[in-house]
Amino acid sequence: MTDIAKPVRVRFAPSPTGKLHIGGARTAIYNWAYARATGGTFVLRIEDTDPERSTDENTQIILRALSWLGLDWDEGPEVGGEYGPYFQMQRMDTYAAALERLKERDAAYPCFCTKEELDAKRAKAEKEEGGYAGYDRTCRCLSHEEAQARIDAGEPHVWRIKVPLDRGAIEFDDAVYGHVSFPSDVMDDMILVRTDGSPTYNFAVVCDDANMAITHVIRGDDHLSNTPRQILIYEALGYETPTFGHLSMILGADGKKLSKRHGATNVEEYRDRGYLADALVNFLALLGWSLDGETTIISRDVLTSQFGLDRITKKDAIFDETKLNWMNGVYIREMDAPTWVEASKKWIADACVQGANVEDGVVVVPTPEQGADPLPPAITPEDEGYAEAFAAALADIEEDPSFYEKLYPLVIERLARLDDIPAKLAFLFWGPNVQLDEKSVSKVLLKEGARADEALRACRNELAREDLPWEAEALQEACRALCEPMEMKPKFMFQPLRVAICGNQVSPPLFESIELMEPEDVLARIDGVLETVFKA
RNA sequence: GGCUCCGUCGUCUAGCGGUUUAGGACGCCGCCCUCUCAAGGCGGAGGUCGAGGGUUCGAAUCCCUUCGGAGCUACCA
Repeated sequence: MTDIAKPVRVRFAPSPTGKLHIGGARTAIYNWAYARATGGTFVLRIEDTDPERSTDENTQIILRALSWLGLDWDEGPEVGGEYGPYFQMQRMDTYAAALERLKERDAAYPCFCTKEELDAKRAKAEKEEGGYAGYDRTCRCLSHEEAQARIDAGEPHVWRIKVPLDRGAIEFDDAVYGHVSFPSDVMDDMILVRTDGSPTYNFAVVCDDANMAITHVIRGDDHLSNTPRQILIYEALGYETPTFGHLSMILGADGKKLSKRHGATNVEEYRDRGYLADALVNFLALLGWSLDGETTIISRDVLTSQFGLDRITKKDAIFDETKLNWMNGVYIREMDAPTWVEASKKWIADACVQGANVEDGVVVVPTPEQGADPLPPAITPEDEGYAEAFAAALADIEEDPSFYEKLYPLVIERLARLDDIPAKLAFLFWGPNVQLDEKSVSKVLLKEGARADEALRACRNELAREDLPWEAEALQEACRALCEPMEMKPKFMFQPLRVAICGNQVSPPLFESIELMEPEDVLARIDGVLETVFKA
């Protein structure tokens, strides 16, 4: 059943009719991981035979997405290989040759039935006979002479496979589903070559997989029903069939097939929303496959050495973003400071730009009831001037990342996604201004009996001391020392300070944040709050 | 309609006839830690294994039926 001797050759064959979908990404990961785990070859082939929907742009997007995921292919676009070309449109001669081979073997025949005739027959059968059983083989009965004469006369025709009449049930052992059997009487003489001479999907796939010596066809479950058809084509061609392995579908949260309705469905969107490739690969690998049922964090090394077809589930899986968010956080926390800055620079730059544009002094921000974004951006990518400011900030980060590495301990344990960064760090760049979250003002600063103004004044005095080292621990000790004499719990001392400086009752560690800011800015913010909120 | 496949906590899964009072992870709840939020530690709730029949001393695990879901049924891929 399994060829131990034959080196594994697997392929991922997307059609560039769209971007790289989450489901496609998982298929690619499984093929890639299987190739790596077995020491085999991972082939990438672009199935661009649908001229209506295929675009070069989509091809580029798919290649870029695969590269971003870190799924390197051994043969395919950009890297070449001895079984090329790897674009179906460039393999037309091979399909023509395959058709010749079929003719020689008397395994295919021309069909002159028009699309209209077929549609009519199908409609009639569905209405009157309770179901269409497939093409009725009208043209299969034509003599060779008559068929040839009509071809010579220029009559339009397609080429159909001549399914052996005595072919029994079509059975195969799927690497995932196990033994599968299809009755042969439901297999009609499907079209292999269209009127315009182009190959149909099933024909092209078989030709390519055979010609590229693919040993294991690992693909989506939506092809399970195509497999018996393709087996028939392999047999007609006289080629050995590969091992098939079908992957269950990935569904949206509502249990329906994943689509745009469910939000992000292509991998570039995940990259742009601050997900890490390692996390996405890990998560997707586990959507339908398990290492041992216990392990959830699986490194690439483990994946590419331990992955196997035997632990793939048959059950459809629902794509649950909350678990991906957790896993992404795990991977973010594994990064060291320089790596984090490098991976996060575009979001850090965004935080800088947003922060730098708060210039109105103390502002009380109206908070939506849900308390959504605590810090609405003062400037968005759509606004004028954003692009220039962003580019400048990015250049600054790249030129000297050392300052930005200091932001790392502030947020590294608080990020589920990299795009959470602007909301968490923009306040550091507000200069002397502070944008106050209304809810925080009412719950902390104006809370009954909180003595927030007292706390602010006391802390301000401490922070203004010339002899105080501007360093987190010293700052904290100075403010903490105020608690006892004032008979105030640290929480009541620090929370008002946090709101006054960070604008929100939730923020990164307070004194570590203050340390990174200019002393005069910090004092200015406190003064601003005292004046505005407490009308002092 | 026909053909094929699937069905274990809300979600991802382990389980392959007895070691299972069905294990782990996410999420949720509580406690601890604590300057907030996280992170971390500890604990908890949550599954009559889609349902109904068998087989067996014993079934989530084997058989049958049934219900639900998905895919295919194109000169799309």
